[in-house]
Amino acid sequence: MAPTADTPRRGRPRAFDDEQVLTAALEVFWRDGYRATSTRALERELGVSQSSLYNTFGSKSRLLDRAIEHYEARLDEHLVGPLQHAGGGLDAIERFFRSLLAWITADRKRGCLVINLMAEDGGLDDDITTRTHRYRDRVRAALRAALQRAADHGEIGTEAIDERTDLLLGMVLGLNIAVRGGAGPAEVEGLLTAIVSQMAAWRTVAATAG
Amino acid sequence: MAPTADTPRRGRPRAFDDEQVLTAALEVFWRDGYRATSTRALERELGVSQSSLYNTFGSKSRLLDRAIEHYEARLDEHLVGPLQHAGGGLDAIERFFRSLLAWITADRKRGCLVINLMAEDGGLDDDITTRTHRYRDRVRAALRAALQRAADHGEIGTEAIDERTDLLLGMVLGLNIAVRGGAGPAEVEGLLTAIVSQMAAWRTVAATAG
DNA sequence: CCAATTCTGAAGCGATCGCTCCAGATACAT
DNA sequence: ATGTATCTGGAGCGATCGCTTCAGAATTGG
Repeated sequence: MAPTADTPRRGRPRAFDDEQVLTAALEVFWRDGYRATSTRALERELGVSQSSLYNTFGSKSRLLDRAIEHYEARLDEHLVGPLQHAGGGLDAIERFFRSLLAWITADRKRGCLVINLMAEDGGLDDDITTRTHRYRDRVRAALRAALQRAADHGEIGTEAIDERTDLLLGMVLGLNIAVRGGAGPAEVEGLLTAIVSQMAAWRTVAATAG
Repeated sequence: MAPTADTPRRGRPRAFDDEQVLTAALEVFWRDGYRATSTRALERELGVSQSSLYNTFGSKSRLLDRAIEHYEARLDEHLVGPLQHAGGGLDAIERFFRSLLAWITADRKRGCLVINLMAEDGGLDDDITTRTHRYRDRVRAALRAALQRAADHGEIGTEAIDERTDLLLGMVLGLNIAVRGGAGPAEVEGLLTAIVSQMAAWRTVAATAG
């Protein structure tokens, strides 16, 4: 928990904070992509020499792996967590998609780091691939839970929850690639509207008010 | 039209057929990705030396640009063309998605070349980006036309065609990234089912039989 | 035959890649 | 202080990148 003074180590101490460097690294990987980010660019942007990076993290791909942990934590806090645990049915899903849109367009075309990694061609470590799969499953589970709550509250019928979950998941991926592919704000808004109005059509006629 | 003997040129003739090489190049770009394909790999796989490639096509990115022409032609023939011009409403869209799925999974995880390019990080020529945008618009137009036909035939209502178009377009992109991201057959099937069953829900109660 | 023209293979350009090596700097334990 | 352990900056490793250069091969026109 305490950031320093775990067990006093011998030898020269590190001149940087590991976690801080990981956060900075994730920003670079996120903005520029994993393969397109060189270890020299990391050295420059993190202010940590390559030898220190390799001494600390071992390899570029292990650095990414550690950085993703931080990314997932932030994602859980801002997007997936609220969808999963904060209650709400269709409204929670709509809020999720609006937050997602803001998330992936905050820096121009940055998208979602994990989904971007899914799209990167081969050459990714198995550990990374495992991570991307796990994350996709976590989003799916959160979407499904929200749909289930919506059904429990009578907002929607109970008959097609799995199909609708997959539809929403597909749109999460589609939104990301649209943004990465350089779609303009109008086009991205169109995709969001498509999701929202489709969800509205899912509502049962006699929805409970409370 | 005739492959040879257009205007008799002076000097040593080319030892390969341009169009044939472009077709082979597109396969490599498609399978391995644009950035991950080196000019030496092209030399090896196409059986044409780098100097000849550069003498003929100018640069790696112009080679890609020419290769995409061939790709789009095949795409139009097998996927977009039928959707756009062959008639049919929801059934045509469903056929389109099933063909798309076969298309992007025929070679493991290959996806769609154009959508893959959308997902590749920066460094793409403006010409290429323009192409990917044009293609996305063409798919959208074809999807919209099919939905319009479905509405004309009374299959679906006329009220939400644009939103539904965007929903389908988003799922085209989502399907692609799911496949590229290493989704298994079951997961990909799930996405397809999600689309098909959602389209079924669009049908008006009193759909005309013919 | 002899220019003139075009294409090809191989070698090589400078730049960059992920990563390593190592001497010097800096800490702790004794 | 001394020894031991760790970290740091810089130089450098071999490999690869997109692309160019160039001498010879292959063709046509005269």
